[in-house]
Amino acid sequence: MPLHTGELRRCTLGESDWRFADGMPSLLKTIFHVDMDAFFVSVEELYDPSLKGKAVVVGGQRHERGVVSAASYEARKFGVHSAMPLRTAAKHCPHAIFVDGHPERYRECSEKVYEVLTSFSPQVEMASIDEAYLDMTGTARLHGPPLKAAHALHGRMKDKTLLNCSVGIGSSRLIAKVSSAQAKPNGVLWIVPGEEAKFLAPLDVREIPGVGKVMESNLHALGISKVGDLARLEETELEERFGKWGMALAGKARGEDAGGWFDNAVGADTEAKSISHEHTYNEDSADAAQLESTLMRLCEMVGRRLREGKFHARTIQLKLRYKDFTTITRARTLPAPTQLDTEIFEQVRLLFYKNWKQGAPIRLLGVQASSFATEADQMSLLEGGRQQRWRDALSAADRLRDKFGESTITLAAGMKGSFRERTHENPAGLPGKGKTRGAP
DNA sequence: TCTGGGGTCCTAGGACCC
DNA sequence: TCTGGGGTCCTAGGACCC
Repeated sequence: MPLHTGELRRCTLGESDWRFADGMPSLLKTIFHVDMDAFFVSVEELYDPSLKGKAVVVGGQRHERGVVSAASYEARKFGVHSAMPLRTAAKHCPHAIFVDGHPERYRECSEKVYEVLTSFSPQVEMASIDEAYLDMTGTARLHGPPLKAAHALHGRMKDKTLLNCSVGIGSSRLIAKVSSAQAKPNGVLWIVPGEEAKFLAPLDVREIPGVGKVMESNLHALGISKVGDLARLEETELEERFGKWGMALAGKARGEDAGGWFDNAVGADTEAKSISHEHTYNEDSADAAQLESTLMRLCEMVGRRLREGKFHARTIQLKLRYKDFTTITRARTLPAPTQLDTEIFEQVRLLFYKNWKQGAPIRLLGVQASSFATEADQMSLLEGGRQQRWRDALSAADRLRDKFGESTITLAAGMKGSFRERTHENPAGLPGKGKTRGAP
């Protein structure tokens, strides 16, 4: 029964490795999913070892608007989990230590993680700041059978980064991902080829990536709560009920990378499709001057990243969230793509005044750029001298910001109120823990 | 429970064109 | 001046992920 051969502390090598004795099956597709344990918390512990072993919540202070980015295992015992409002976390676990997030620290550690991973396989894909897929197919000669390779990786990770990770091994990304979750914390788990369905069957449908709250309750309504129930259902019925998604779901219940991103080859890098920034006020605001200056700042951040990535965006989107949490987005597509703060702001300002219920207190503002044109598309467009001068001025400003920090330079329109915002509200922007496609 | 920030993908409807 | 169908682009919203 070589199913749970994996967990680090009670793993015995060999007993499940018999399949590789003759060298044949090394051609079987072998995917590793490496997931760092309580990543943000562990990184904070490196900087402040006194946090070790305590209930720690990363994401902001106990009274702040915001949610938990990461919780230590100690805090999780009290029901604290990521995405939980900070204030709720404080109620569940009053003795927890609340820590602000430090995106730069996480990025830096993530780069070290990436280095360790690339020393094991050339095909590494960072799926987010703290997890990655490795294609380990055909590496048996170099690294030995999967479990041995995984343990070596786990050890080197600890050596080089001082961080714990968990490794899931399977014949598909899906299986690897689900198995790393089961291996946590600090474990290794290999799902032997052929055992996929058996492994998945007893798990909650919620364990399948892509099944969230809504899909879960839809499935519950049909009397389906375990992956095994799902696998027994007719594929056609799933398709009727849930469309294209249902088809994929049927495949996933069998452990296949059915459709969508999961189907891509590991390491096939994907270009960014949108860039956005948003800000939630600690207290709702209906002050037009303050709102406008926030928008200006957001436009500057978006513009800056467009220039950094050499993107030109055609579609600009504004996001408004009112006090009661109702949220609208309003977009406009330009005739010609841009990467200029001023042009972005012009659109955003128009959209804002056209759609803001004047005087209504606002909780969140956001600016997004999408529909990217390539540099080549851009070259073919005639470039006026005016645009060129703006471009020069902005890249000079970008360089200054690099040197002296984000707050040194602001376009005139963004000045008023922005000082106040930066000191009092300090957007403690929690790190992009989202899909940072393409490795560091 | 009083709900962040940064992303991706999907759906659905309307405009417009052939 | 009644009317089919397909393709593409755009917009808005929502589910989901970390």
